[in-house]
Amino acid sequence: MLAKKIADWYLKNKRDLPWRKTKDPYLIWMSEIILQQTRVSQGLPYYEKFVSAFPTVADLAQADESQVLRLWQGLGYYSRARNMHAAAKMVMKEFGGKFPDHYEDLKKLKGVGSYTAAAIASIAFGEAVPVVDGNVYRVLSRLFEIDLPITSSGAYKYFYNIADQLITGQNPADFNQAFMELGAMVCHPKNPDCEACPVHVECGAFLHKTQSEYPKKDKKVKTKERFLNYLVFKNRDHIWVNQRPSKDIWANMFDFYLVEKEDNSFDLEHELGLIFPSGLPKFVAINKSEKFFHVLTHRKITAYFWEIELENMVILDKTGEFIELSAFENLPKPQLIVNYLKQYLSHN
DNA sequence: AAGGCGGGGGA
DNA sequence: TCCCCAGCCTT
Repeated sequence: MLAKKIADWYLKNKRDLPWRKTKDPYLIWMSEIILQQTRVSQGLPYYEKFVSAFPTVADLAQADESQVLRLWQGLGYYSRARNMHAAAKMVMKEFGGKFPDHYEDLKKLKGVGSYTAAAIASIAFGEAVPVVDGNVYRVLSRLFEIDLPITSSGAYKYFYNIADQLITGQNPADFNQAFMELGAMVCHPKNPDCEACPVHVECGAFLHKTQSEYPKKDKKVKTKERFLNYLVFKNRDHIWVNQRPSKDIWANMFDFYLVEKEDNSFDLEHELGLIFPSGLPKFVAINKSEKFFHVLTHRKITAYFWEIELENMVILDKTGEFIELSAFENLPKPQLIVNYLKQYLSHN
């Protein structure tokens, strides 16, 4: 039987991962949030950091959001961190400190959608609800040569129903993790290792050599360009920082005085004239950085940094403030800012 | 239903 | 250069 073959393969070949050594729903939840849209190798060190910093959901609930974001720094999709923090507070207030123990309640938590609720319910509590993630889409679409694009609106329900049939009679925790592990370790997006696959005999795509055609997709991502110009106002060991808005990219994280343009038309003298209409302050030095390219899934960002050393701290007509460099280090920053700091300010 | 949201690694 | 990763939320 298909599902049993995959589950048996899993029990023999599964990776030794820390969240597989616990039944604590809090730790399993944390691992699942960290691993959303993220490879295990990238998420693993963050899991270790978070477990160490916040051993219980109560610890996480009591933290400051900036502290959570700072630990998450570099991992991306920062709404996961903010939602995880909010969900920890929900567990304390709305669930009396006891982690929800079934699919429907789990799904009420911020940042916990269909996939994550199913993962926690099955892995921590043995609930027989199938997970449908990128791995499951890929494995099932190849096994059964499913032409329905996984990007279509009905895809989730369609694949869910197939997985739901297969999970019957299986150990839900092992079944779900087996499909994901198979997708991650064998049934790769490109060049799947079909010889190592326990079910290649039953696989339609293997039989017809159509692996590369699955899963089908019908949407193409369009990339937008953004042009960021940062004025890094400094005064000795103080630096001017700004907390970003809660809606845009890098929500609630910290950066510098930002002037965004529709194109690369930024002119420093012109902007300084706008910022200081009643006369420019005294500059000690102005240093322009190299051009930074920061590529994200849907964005191509071009950025310049002008480090402006001031003779005195000045009042800027914008939210933000001068803080000590040592305090700046502890604030959560976008990777673009981190990259800039590595190359420039750290040498001062 | 579609768009927005990060960053990195592999081919 | 492109793909895509243990997806979710907002509009």
